[in-house]
Amino acid sequence: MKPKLEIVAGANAGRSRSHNRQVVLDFVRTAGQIGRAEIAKFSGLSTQAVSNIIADLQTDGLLLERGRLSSGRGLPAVQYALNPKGGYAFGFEVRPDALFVALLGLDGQCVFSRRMGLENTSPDHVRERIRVLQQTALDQSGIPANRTLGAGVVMPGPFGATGLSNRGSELQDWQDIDAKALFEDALGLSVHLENDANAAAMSEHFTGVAQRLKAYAYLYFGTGLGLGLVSNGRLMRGAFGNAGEIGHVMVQGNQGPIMLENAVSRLSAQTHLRDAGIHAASSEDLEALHAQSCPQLIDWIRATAVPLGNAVAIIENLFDPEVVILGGAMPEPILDQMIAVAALPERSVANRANRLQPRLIRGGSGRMTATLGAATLVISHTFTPQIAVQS
Amino acid sequence: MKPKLEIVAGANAGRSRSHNRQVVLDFVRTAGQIGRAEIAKFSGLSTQAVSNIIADLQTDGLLLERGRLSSGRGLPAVQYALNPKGGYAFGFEVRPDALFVALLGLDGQCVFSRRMGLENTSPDHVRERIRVLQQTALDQSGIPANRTLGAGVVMPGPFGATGLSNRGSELQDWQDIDAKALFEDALGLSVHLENDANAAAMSEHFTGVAQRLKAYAYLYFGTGLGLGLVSNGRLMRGAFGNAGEIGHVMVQGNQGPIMLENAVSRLSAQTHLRDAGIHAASSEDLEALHAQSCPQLIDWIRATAVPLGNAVAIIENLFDPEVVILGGAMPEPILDQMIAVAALPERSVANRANRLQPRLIRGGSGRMTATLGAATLVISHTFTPQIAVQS
DNA sequence: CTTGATAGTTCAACTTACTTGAGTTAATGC
DNA sequence: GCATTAACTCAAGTAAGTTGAACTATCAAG
Repeated sequence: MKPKLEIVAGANAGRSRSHNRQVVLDFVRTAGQIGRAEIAKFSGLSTQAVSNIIADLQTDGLLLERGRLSSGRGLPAVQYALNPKGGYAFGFEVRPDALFVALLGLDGQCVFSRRMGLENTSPDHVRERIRVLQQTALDQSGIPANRTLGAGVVMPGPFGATGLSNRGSELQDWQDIDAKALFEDALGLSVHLENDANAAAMSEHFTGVAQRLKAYAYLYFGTGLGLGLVSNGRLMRGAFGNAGEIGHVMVQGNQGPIMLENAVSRLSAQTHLRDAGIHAASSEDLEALHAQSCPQLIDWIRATAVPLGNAVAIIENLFDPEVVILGGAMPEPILDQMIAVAALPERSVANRANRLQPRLIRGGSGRMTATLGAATLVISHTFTPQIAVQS
Repeated sequence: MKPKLEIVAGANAGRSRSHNRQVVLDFVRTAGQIGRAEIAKFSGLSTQAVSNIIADLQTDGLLLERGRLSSGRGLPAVQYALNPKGGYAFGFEVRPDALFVALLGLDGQCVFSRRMGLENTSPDHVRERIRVLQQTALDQSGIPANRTLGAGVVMPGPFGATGLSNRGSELQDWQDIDAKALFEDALGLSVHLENDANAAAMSEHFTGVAQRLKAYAYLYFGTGLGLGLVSNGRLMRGAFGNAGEIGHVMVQGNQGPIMLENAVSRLSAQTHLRDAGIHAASSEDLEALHAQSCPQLIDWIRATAVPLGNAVAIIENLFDPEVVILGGAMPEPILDQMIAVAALPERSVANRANRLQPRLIRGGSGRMTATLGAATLVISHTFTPQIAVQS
């Protein structure tokens, strides 16, 4: 199997315009509110060009005028902001037992979300349920279908044939299926397929703690433990889309080497508790146990300190991120305590004196991270300027 | 310290043209020889546009006509190829004891190279010697200065303040210096500054074993052990340009955890040999020892099998490269044997059944890899299409 | 309270570089 | 041979950017 190489297309008037629209949108998004002259200055376009593009975007309903902002001398600049209702992005997450949906406005705010149980994860069943869920979301939110920009779909990786296929965590029956095509057909939208960790990582880039970061890593608690790597606003997927399989990396644990996932993951916590006779099937169970300071849970958290710290050091030395973010399907108080006790090795490129923030922080998107992240992929796509890159 | 974010500029006529020139050049480079219609088809430009651009590139001396190639019916397409003499790229490598230069044609072929001893690594001395070396290269090769496109300069990282600063391997007196500006001033050329591993990685992308790879990793034997990560033809530098500090990662060795650099690096080999009373200061020494099957050297190579294999697995699981390349300042027979004995763990995303090539291979650029790679950075820059990305 | 400086915005003319479509050239194959 | 095919060129057309002058609204100095 050969990975498809990215091909960069040539620029012509139409593609330039589309690129410039995205450039402008991206400036508005990052600034929150901004005037035309400022966009022109930063983008290297003339004010006239920016004016024309903004007029376009306004008639398309993507931008809103926000009055003039006076700052010193001169004509106060008319401010523009994203119209949250200018477009909506669907996010779907397929888990072994359930399907999740989130509908996000252009500003990244969630306007609708829901869970729907799955009887099985066969492609046919998932396909049928996802259509129902899409229709429900549109009906309940009252958003017209033609305002949806696309859909992101999150499924547990790794995709394709890998040396990890015997892990049993990925979905069955999907090995030989073109999932992207299936979902595009079912939803009638362009689809971005991604694994949970990557989606979660992008979610932090647009609405979370990673908004102005150049490069960061996201450690995601899902079925196992995943890693999303973002550099310059782009996901690092690797050659076959399976980058970030950190759960299977061997790290130094408390008693010798251990597979990271066996020390730091929800399953490892649940196994540890079960060995002590404590049942904790759901996140709610775990959160409750933590709230009552369950000693076995505290033990487990303490036991993650060394392997987690070593994993973070590996990530830091290999990718030099500004920060490593912890998040996913693990209650926030537990994540916070893991961060507090993590034994971060001193020997790391990240252990610099002039740091502006901690090396390890918690993500801000909560429990729906991956679903929200799926939708964020769509938003990212509409905001990321690029002269058409085909693959 | 905050990393500078990439800012994507808007497209206008001029920038579109320059982008398209690079698109065309890149197609010619990857194809070796190609006709206009084919470029048009792949780039999404009209044949007319491609024709105009090619005419431009030809008058600029970057392209050469190569006659018509008949393939089936129709007018045989005029073929174009890069003009190796169309432009030259300087590559410099600053090592603690010496300075290296390489001058590469557009096709990546080396037309001149030389070593020059350094008395010390003070910025003033390096600055003076690099000018001398530049002039020597121009004089001896007979290439006019105005045909040089730029210079790549390789220095041992990591750059800036990191948690690794006590390693002692980086150059002294350079901590507070804007090396890029210094070299640009000294050479009168635009300069790309990079660490050795990254430069070596790019070298394989243009002239070596990684020419059509989407993502790969390069394990570089230099002062220590470095890692260059390339994805879609772009280097992953991390937030502060220090990605790839794999030498300091703890891996499982033969007797418990060990810092990778202490098991797999030239220094570790030399230390191992010295403990046995064998002196091996240079690569030539090592190569000679290997040629005579020195048992202690063989021992050392065998001892790298486990830690190297584990390091490769970490890279594979985190980055999902098509292949991991081994190269740098280590004799090729030794690299080959290390590859042969490496204990690659089965548990890796890279251990897929349908692999087209081994997981671990040797780089093809030989001993000057980093210097050649430095020059390659310039070539990469002239071939990589991008609507101006400022930072 | 006027007036000059400053900065954002618009208008209209201009420019660049790509596209389009008709026409030309040089192969193949029946 | 002659129709077919494909690459290529020419000339006209078009989209989208730039440029520079004019206009507007605010601040600050006198």
